[in-house]
Amino acid sequence: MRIAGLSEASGVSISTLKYYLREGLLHPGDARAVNQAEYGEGHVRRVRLIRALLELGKLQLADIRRVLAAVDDDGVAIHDAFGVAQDAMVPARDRGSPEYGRAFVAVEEFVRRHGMRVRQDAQVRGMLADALVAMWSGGWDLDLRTFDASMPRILAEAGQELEGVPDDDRAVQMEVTVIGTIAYEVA
Amino acid sequence: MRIAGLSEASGVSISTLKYYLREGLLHPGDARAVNQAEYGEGHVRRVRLIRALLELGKLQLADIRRVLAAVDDDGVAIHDAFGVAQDAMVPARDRGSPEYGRAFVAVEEFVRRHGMRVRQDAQVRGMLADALVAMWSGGWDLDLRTFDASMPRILAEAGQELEGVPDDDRAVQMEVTVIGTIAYEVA
DNA sequence: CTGAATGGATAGCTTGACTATCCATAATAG
DNA sequence: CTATTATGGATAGTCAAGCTATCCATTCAG
Repeated sequence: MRIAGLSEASGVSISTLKYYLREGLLHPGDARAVNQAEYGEGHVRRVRLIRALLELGKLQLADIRRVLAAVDDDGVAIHDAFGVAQDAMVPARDRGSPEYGRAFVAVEEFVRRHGMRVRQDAQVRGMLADALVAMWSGGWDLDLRTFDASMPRILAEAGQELEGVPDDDRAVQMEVTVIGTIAYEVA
Repeated sequence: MRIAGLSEASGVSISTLKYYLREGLLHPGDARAVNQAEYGEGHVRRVRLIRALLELGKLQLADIRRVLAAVDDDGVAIHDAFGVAQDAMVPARDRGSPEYGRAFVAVEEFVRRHGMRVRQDAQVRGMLADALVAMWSGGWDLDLRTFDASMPRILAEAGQELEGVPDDDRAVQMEVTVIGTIAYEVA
């Protein structure tokens, strides 16, 4: 498959594909000559992954680049792909206020209560705290305890979903995990 | 409070406030003279709402404008504020594929199974369908039935949260509802 | 009375995500 | 084997979103 085929298969224009190649989001094809390269199924999957992260996850290309780097890095365990994808979804917000501190503590207690394994530096902590601050400032006095009752069930379901990841090669697993994280988040 | 005070109280620069005024996102202050206007608490809340929708909800100003129009429209019931906020969060995606049709049907059945009152034209239907398509194309064979077991509980909780909306004036209720919808979505 | 602030108008800036054009080379249809 | 089309690589241009800066005639505050 050459670039026209890749464009056809992925629904993305050749110009855009060249752009992704330039930006290093898409690996160069297998060069057969100075102006001829061959692309494979992996490239199609990669492009679809980029588009899903972009359109569904509303991630910026800069964040997508980091996610893809993790996908390509053999040092990153499949298990950590969730964290990477989630971190990239987090919008940057002001984290200096005293409310934020209060919210962060609430999140920490919540994580501890449910014995969740969430990295200490995971951005999702901040994201949840951000949401709490926004709700408080809007006069909505949400307590995370509200979720307590349903968390065990939710966690169990998430675990089950993980079982469903197909055991092809690592690249496919990483992609499935990342796209699943984003899509699940949206769902 | 004049514009400097509003800027101070909301943490948004005067230039940006003027921009929001120009764009009609922020109501003009109470004019005292040709170059003098008075802003109140409502303006501060409005600015905070805009920022929350922008940063937390990642909405575009064009979408925010629609949400605010609904907030200001006395013809829109508080109950519908959820739908408006959710609709604005939905990213536009390609909806022509056969997979999308299949996903949409799955969503419809899901909504019916749980007796949810979701407008026929609500964008969230499409959004859920989009997420399904993305997961399927990623090789993740999610069935919405997976959620069936926990839906009753989730719905009950959502209903309870709604009770918590304070009964101040309509404007405040709308704002709380909108910001709550977005923040809850994120959380 | 004078310097800072205000509302209003207009123009400019920055970032992100492409899109278009050129060119030398390579594949391919006739 | 030639004429057309496609390709990779480089460079420049486009477009929208979301501000930011400047100017000006007024007005307020010390």
